[in-house]
Amino acid sequence: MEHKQDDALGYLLVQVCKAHRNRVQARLSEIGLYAGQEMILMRLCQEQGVTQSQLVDDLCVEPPTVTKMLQRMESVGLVERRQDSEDARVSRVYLTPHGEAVEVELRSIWQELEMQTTAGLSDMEQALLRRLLVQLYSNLTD
Amino acid sequence: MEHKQDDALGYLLVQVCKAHRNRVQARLSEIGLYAGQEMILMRLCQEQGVTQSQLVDDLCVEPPTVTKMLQRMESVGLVERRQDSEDARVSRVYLTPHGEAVEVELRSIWQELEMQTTAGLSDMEQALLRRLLVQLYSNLTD
DNA sequence: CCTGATCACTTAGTTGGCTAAATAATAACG
DNA sequence: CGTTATTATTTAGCCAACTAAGTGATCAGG
Repeated sequence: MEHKQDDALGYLLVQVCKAHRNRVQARLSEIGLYAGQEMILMRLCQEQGVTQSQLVDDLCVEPPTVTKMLQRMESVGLVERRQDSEDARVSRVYLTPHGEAVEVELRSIWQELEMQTTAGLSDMEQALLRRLLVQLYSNLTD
Repeated sequence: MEHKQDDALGYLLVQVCKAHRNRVQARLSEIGLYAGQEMILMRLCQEQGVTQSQLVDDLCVEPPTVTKMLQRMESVGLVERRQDSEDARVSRVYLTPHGEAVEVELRSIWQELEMQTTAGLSDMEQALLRRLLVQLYSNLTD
């Protein structure tokens, strides 16, 4: 990647993200997932029966995005949606046995990606990078 | 944003990028652009008559992505494509007067976004962040 | 009660991004 | 010179993400 003095940080951020997403996509295709779906699986692994609204908040995406992703993931048997018994508006999401199996594979892939991403960075540098990224996130969401 | 001890850097990176993209998208819509198109306009401002292959390399995306983006941008009169006179395979891309006008507005918006993104970071921290992101990019593309 | 506001989600339609495969033109090689 | 390989771009089809608008269920006020 070329770097001019006036290269914006925003520009660099976009490029790093594209590269990261491409790597993630390549590895996820091995287990039949698409980029983005891993977030839902990991979230469901933490806690079953999450509502779609909670997924919207956690993934920082809009409701239609979650709706369509879940429809596709349900059609391939990764997750299951059941209506809440108390409030007919909310639908809760659960991992199927197949979804759980895929999540196990996902876990090791994600760990490998993490190691690849942070290669050559000391623990201190990683902590520093994390702190700076948190600052950026705060700047961009407040 | 919540932070558990074991939060992966990759996860944080994805969240920061989503937030950044959302901010960019919101501002670009003011001037009738979609997220991603700003990269093409800025590149064309540097140099007119760039080939699509060069855009593919510079933007780190695949050829079909550039093709479709240019088709849309051409249909709204932002850019113009002309066949190269020596090699009939290559098409060169130029800014239209309208595209140039939009680029001027884009420039100030982009600058504002940059300031917003890096708010609260010292020059040293910005340089450090840049260095760390370059390292990540290198890790993810080699 | 019942009517309007709010909330959870879905549908329709757009774009950016991808892969796989097709087209067309140039380059390379026997 | 003709045949093959390579290169530049496009087409078709998929998914993630968005906005705008719609449907249903719940909640709140009169």
